[in-house]
Amino acid sequence: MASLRLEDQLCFGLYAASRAVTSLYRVVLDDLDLTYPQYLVMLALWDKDHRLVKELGAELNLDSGTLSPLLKRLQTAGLVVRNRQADDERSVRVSLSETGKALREKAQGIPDVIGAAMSLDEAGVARMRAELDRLTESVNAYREALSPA
Amino acid sequence: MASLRLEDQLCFGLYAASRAVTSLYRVVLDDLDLTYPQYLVMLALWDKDHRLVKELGAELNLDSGTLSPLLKRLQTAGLVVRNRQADDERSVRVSLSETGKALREKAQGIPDVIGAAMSLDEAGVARMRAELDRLTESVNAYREALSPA
DNA sequence: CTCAACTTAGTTGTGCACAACTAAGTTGAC
DNA sequence: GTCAACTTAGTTGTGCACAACTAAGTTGAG
Repeated sequence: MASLRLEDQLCFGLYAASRAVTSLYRVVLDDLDLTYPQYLVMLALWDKDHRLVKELGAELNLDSGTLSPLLKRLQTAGLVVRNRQADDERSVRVSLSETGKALREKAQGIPDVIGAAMSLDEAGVARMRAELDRLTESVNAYREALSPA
Repeated sequence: MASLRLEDQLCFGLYAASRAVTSLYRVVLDDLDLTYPQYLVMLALWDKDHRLVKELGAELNLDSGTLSPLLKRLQTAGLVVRNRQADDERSVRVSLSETGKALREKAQGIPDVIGAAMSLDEAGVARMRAELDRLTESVNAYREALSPA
């Protein structure tokens, strides 16, 4: 029987680490006028432009309740544009504006800053990332078994 | 130079894992009518009752902007009571009600469910927790150096 | 062809997180 | 003893997350 003590629990470690990292991003992203979730959307678009809202949601595991207002703010900031698809009027395609594309240059140095802050070498990052992915997979599978979508 | 690709970044793995775990807690805690942050506060109080808001904030790394409304909701739910300290009227002591103490029984099984969902043995949990704590420590130190409190 | 089932994005409401601020109480240098 | 600096909670405003819902468009079984 596992204990109910806060300090024993992995979940709290995860929660604390996630907030610590987000809080570092807040400092680093201040210069780009982006929040951390907005930065994740920009990363996805810099990697592959012209995405449907649905595709962004699948990559980031976020639903339209989170993405719609976030994308609206990115559009207001002039970083992306949104267009209804002609061939399927339900879908909305999100594309980078020139400003949005240009912002990539300012972001180039960020991963190295974050890497330095974590004091992990490339192998350490890869190993931990793999463990976290396995954890996420396992937890999501368990949750879906408990409470089917 | 680290890449700007989403899939390479540890931070995204952390963010995804943290949300996956919270989402499992949402299912598990539904029965107790608690959110995950509320559960963390209850854990802290079950471990040691009669805490100042300040002490809870230090343990959970949360400020009064988060805790004050959360504690108000726990009080409305009848799980805790809050009292201004007589010897220092600035401080508020948070104590479990009988209902709040009793709720501990219903929570007994939760850590094992979460443990099972993570498919990690006790050693794996301890190791990962240690790595996450080191990461949090390192990232927080870096952030404070960048942007002093 | 029709329309019920489905898909996609968006809206609404709740509850964190957190920055910035306020209000009230305490303390210590002088 | 006084008051400026500090401490402690609480408030306000913004932006996620997410459940539940709506609106509009698409599709396919019949």
